[in-house]
Amino acid sequence: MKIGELAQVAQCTVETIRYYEKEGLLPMPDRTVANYRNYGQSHVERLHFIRNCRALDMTHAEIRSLLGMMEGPARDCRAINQLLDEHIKHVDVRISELLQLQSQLVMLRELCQSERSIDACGILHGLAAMETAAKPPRPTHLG
Amino acid sequence: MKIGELAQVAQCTVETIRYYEKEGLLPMPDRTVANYRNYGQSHVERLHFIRNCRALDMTHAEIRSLLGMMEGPARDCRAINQLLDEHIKHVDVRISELLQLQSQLVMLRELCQSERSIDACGILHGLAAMETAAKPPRPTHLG
DNA sequence: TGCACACCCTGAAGCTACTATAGAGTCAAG
DNA sequence: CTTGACTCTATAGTAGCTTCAGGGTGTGCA
Repeated sequence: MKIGELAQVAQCTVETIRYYEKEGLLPMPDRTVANYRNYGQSHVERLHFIRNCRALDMTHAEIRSLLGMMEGPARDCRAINQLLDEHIKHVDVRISELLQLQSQLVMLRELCQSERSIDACGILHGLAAMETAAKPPRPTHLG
Repeated sequence: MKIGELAQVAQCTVETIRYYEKEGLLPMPDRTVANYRNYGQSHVERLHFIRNCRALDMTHAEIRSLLGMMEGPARDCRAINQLLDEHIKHVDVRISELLQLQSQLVMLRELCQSERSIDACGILHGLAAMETAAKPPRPTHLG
């Protein structure tokens, strides 16, 4: 199948597929005489796998790891379990960060319910007065 | 004050400050004869404001908006309230996305509690079998 | 046959918010 | 007078794509 068809099947764009190929996540397919990429069932499955991982917000590095383990010489799947556990931890961390953020934002929002003049706006005053903690380097890759 | 001192006061790096200047978030300060940036109290306050906004995960565009409103001709702060409401919405959206993600990941993780062989690993099978929905374009800027 | 139009190709640049690096100048202390 | 901490500019790198420029290919229709 041609790249456009694969893109449709995998619910992603043609550009994304070419990008995955460049990144080494998706193996290079055969080419037609016109130099068009020509994909088979194995590519469909691999791309599907990758898109599922991405839907779970895994990084390319994590996906590369998983793909490597699937093809590698490992006899058991301890490393896979571990990778997933760590990814779940990242997501947990990010959720608590955002919950914290949300409560700060809501508090800030409550400082100005009316349509006051700019000078009196509690939000601006709040933003000027907040005590920012220094941002520690992120322990998660989730933005 | 010199850039290093400002960085310390604002809990960010020197590079970040120079970057904000290039982005137009922080006005260009005077220079000493040695061409060193020379900041005053207004810069401290402005940078503090910016860092607070960033701590709340606002984008530079959002911050630019806020700064513009503070200096602009607007008589009331409706636009500010609105900007904050939308930002809160972004955060809400991202939190529910991540909660959804988390439950999927935990379900996936439960598919393999033991140290099986790769071929039997429930996680890999789960990742291969999931039905990915097409990712809609993100309504939020939060990763 | 000619042509329009949808698809494919490559390579490079753009996005966000920084971070890091190279190579050079400045300043104060010892 | 040298050492070390600071400053400067300009450039490239990060993640995961998206967009663009400038072409080639293939099919249906007049």
